[in-house]
Amino acid sequence: MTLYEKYPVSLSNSLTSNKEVFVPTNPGHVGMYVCGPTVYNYVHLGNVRTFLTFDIVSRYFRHLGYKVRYVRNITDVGHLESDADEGEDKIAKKARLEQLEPMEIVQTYSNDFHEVLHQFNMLPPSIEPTATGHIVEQIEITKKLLNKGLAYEVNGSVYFDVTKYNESHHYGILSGRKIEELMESGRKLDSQDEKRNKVDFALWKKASPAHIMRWPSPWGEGFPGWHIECTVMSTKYLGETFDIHGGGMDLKFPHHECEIAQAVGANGKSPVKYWLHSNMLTVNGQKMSKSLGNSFLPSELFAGNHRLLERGYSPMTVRFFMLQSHYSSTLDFSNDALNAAEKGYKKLANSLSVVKKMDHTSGKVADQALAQALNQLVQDVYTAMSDDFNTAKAIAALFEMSARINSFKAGTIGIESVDSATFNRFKATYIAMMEDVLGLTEETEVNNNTLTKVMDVVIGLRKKVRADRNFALSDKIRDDLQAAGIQLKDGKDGEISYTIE
RNA sequence: GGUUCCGUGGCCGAGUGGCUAGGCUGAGCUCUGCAAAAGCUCCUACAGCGGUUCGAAUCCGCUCGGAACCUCCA
Repeated sequence: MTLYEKYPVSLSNSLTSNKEVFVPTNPGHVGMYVCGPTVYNYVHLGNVRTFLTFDIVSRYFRHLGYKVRYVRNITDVGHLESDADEGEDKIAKKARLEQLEPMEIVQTYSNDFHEVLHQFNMLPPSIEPTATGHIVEQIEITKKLLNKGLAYEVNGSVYFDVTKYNESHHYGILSGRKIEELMESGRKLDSQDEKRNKVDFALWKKASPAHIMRWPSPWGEGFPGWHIECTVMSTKYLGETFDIHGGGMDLKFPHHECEIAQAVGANGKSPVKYWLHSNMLTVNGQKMSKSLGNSFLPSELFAGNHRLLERGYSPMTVRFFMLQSHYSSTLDFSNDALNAAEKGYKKLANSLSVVKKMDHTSGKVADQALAQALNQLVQDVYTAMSDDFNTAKAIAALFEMSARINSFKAGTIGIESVDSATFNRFKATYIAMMEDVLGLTEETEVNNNTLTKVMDVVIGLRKKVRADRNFALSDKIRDDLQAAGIQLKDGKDGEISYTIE
């Protein structure tokens, strides 16, 4: 029996607003597409939360034994500044402002994006396609939609005809919108507009003479619309219907709604079985966003040099902080919450290093209640993760496991009083959940061989001093090391361990 | 204005009909030469009002408060 059979995953499907049991299209395989960044600026912490959500999803599916193909794109052209007809491409605009090649902009912010995600210990996707690498496919699907009468060309631009589409399908199926209401609210169509209806959106835009990103097409030189690249790249690598499509809540409308319309229009079938949306990171109850000016750059958070921060916090602290809430809830960002997260993370990380060094010893005292409790915790942590990736609940179980690990170490409860299978399963689960699934590794691990040896010498000397009951000197050694960021811990058994801040 | 979501103990944050979530803070105890770490114990909440029910934080209604989307955003 595989792990995924033992702990079947259920997830909140935005398309149906229900929690559903996950049934993959191809048994044993998961195909997941996540909307990546538009690389025209530095990635901020709110963005990070979304990618972290799907990092967990892909990690957990893999841990359960699925083969996962995780596709996350990079949008490097075609994202308009606004839906208005005169809308400008974000990357082209930034390139013009900074007097750089658009591809220099793309490279700079792609590099930043990768570096930041790596700092947070996120695993790379299986495929990371770019919009500019799929211009041909985008032109092809646009032609297909024109042929089907679901798009129209005006002055070298092509628009998706939402009204026409809505005659035979439901535009708004994902976001719960009605086309009549969309037609009434918001910006009015003015005489400058090429669009037939305000709800229509661009599949291909004619490049103005000043526009620097341009490709030839049957409609003249231009560039693709924003929504079409995701439709093309997701279906190219995952098929016309695939398992999971993820992204931030704010992409639900219009981006994901448009993706559905394009895919259904072109291929005649619903592209995605399960839509997953992660919620927003907030600051003082308000959404973190660039336009509101309340966003944090990860580098500012690590260094603590942001006006709203009292000090810096490590990547693992932040990762843990985010995982303590459920991805579908908003999460509020504050110094107090980060302080609490830092302590909590250290507690779990400490138990991780402890349990790794722990081995089962056989004995005769059988404690059925304890064995049952340990098995229950193992089950709790899986049940929590399989329940819509409830990392908060899983972490609660890990804290209880952590308490058991510390009790084993302290000798309050004896390892030998449970059977080795139970202990080993318990140990393996704690390590796997921490490292493989939640991606919470030990930050203070000493990778420096020389330092390790030096510490062994210092500890050896201090043991001697303590044995001689020269506590003034032994305290000085400990205090001085602490000032240098190394915390010594004198164990009950005379052994001395240390952690590095 | 339309659509949707939320309001949980000092703080953060799970939980959707009956069973102590968990973390942080605070108080006390144990262990330790003293610390640190760790263990144990205590602080038992669900915005307000009404309803359904044997039983509601959880379902329904109303009121108050907050947020998101309907322009660009993960």
